[in-house]
Amino acid sequence: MPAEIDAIDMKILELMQRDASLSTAELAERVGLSQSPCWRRIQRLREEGYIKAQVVIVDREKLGFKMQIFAQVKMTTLSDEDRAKFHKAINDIPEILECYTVFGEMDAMLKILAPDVIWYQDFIFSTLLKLPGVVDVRSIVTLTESKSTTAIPMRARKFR
Amino acid sequence: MPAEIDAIDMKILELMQRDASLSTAELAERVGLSQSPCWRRIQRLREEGYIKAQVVIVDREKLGFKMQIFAQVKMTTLSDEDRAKFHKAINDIPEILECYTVFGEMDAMLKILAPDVIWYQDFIFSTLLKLPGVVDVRSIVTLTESKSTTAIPMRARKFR
DNA sequence: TATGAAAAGATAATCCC
DNA sequence: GGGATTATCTTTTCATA
Repeated sequence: MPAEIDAIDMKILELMQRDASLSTAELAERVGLSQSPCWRRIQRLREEGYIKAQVVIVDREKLGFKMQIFAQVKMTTLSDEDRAKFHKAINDIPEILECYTVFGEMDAMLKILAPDVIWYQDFIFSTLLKLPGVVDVRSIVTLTESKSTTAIPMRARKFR
Repeated sequence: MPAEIDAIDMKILELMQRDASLSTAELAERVGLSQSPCWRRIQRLREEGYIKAQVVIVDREKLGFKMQIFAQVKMTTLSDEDRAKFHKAINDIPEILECYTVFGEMDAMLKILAPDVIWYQDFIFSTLLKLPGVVDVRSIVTLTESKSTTAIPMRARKFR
């Protein structure tokens, strides 16, 4: 049973969500602790799953993915087996970064990377529409990305 | 003028996108280099902007954000000044993780975190709809998250 | 120009209080 | 939680190809 986290843990998470290359000593100083307790807190945050991973964020455009698309997918009702097949397929396609089931008119929402429009059009017909249960795809193509972060707020704000 | 990256660089990025806590020595071994050249490659990848950041991924649900929403926003035509205001506002709201301008019926797409439905409803009326130019918000609430990665594929796949 | 071995410096991890 | 120690890793240097 993971204990609750306190204000110092939150500060640590806040800092590490922005720069995980900070040393324990530097983090410690910024949150007002000395090295060892700060290090122990970080370990605990990892063990208890508050920190899920430490990764590097790569420039997608520099790597040739000029397009980012949100694809809304309409699906037929699926057997458990087909549902598993669908998610397995999604998982094996690296250009699909995110997959959610959603409320509303459509049934799933995907975030997809593509090098260009030609590739994406082919992808829809030769891959997406052939996944189990998929009957329709509606694509929302992003033009400019004005904000993009993985940093979660450390508490939901009140509004004015 | 940043040089192109080669197959070894790609392998390094692939590994670091999944686990950035690997030591240089371990990375070096896995890509078939010794420490120093591997280390220099990582430096270069940072300097040239292929690696944009090193961060920790935090469990949003454990931190109380039970809801994730894609909000499609319809906007009036904006002056440059109002557009700047809009983006400034977006940037200052930590619950908005991503913001894109998009093609189609709506004009912007936001990824938003919320602790619960009540909070989100208030957020729409007291914050979103008061941003400069916003005239309509259509929300797509996610139910389950079956895939979520920040790892970009190292080359677009061909399809079968 | 790029590599690898090895030294120097910094940081992470452990121990004891 | 803090201080000090040890183990490990990062970063620089330098010789080599």
